[in-house]
Amino acid sequence: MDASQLDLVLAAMAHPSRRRMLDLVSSVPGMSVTAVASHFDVSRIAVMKHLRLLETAGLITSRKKGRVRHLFFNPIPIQLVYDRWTTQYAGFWAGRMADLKTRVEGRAEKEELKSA
Amino acid sequence: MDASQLDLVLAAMAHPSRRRMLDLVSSVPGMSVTAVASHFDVSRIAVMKHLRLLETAGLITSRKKGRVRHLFFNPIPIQLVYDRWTTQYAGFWAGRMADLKTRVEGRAEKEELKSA
DNA sequence: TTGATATGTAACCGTTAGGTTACGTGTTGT
DNA sequence: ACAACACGTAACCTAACGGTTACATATCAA
Repeated sequence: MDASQLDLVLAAMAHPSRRRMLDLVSSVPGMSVTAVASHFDVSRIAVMKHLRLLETAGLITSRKKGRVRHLFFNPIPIQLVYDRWTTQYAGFWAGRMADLKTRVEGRAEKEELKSA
Repeated sequence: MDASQLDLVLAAMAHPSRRRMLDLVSSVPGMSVTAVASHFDVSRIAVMKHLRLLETAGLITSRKKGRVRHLFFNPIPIQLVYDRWTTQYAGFWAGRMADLKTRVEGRAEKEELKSA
């Protein structure tokens, strides 16, 4: 996944309505656009635009059957984002954990000395 | 972390320049605003705005010492996002993994039968 | 066949994101 | 003292976001 794809995925997730839509579609695979729209206060057109963004980001796929577009959740981009973050900040996590551990242990030692 | 905080963090991460800024600040703790800006083509003002967003999202903190603002990376929000996503989609991951495992195992069995 | 249904397109509108330049304020080094 | 420096604020611009209404198209069901 390149940077621009990462942008798309993160931007798509950065909207509460779109996260709710992901929840809906992942819990009811094959859900229609209208069915999704029925859970929101905004117009169906607005919902369609959100869904288009989600599909562009690769977070949902869709197949049209007759007059109904069936929606499916695709978790792969999220997993890729996870991998990226964890590897990118792995060193920092480790370092920070180590620092924290050291400090906590240091304080614990002081406390022990004080009480001794 | 509430939904609006999640919005802030995801939106802040959804820009390649801001991700690069996080990389910079995490690799050089205490870095100044000007030092960060020197790594980008856009104006210092634009960089300041990005940094303000990052700070609002809680991804960086800053302390001013004299005329210099020192920046520090804060990984906590990222961990919270991570936790939220993993728990929210945990069931789905498990199900999908199981599906994949079943299919892979099914194909493996077929392959074994074929070669047998 | 024909009316209801599901989706899609087009045009528009207000707000915000992301950028600029100009200028102001406080701090530091010589 | 004062020039250079680091940061901050203000005003402005353009494009994209998120929403609307109106209309068009295609499919299903009675």
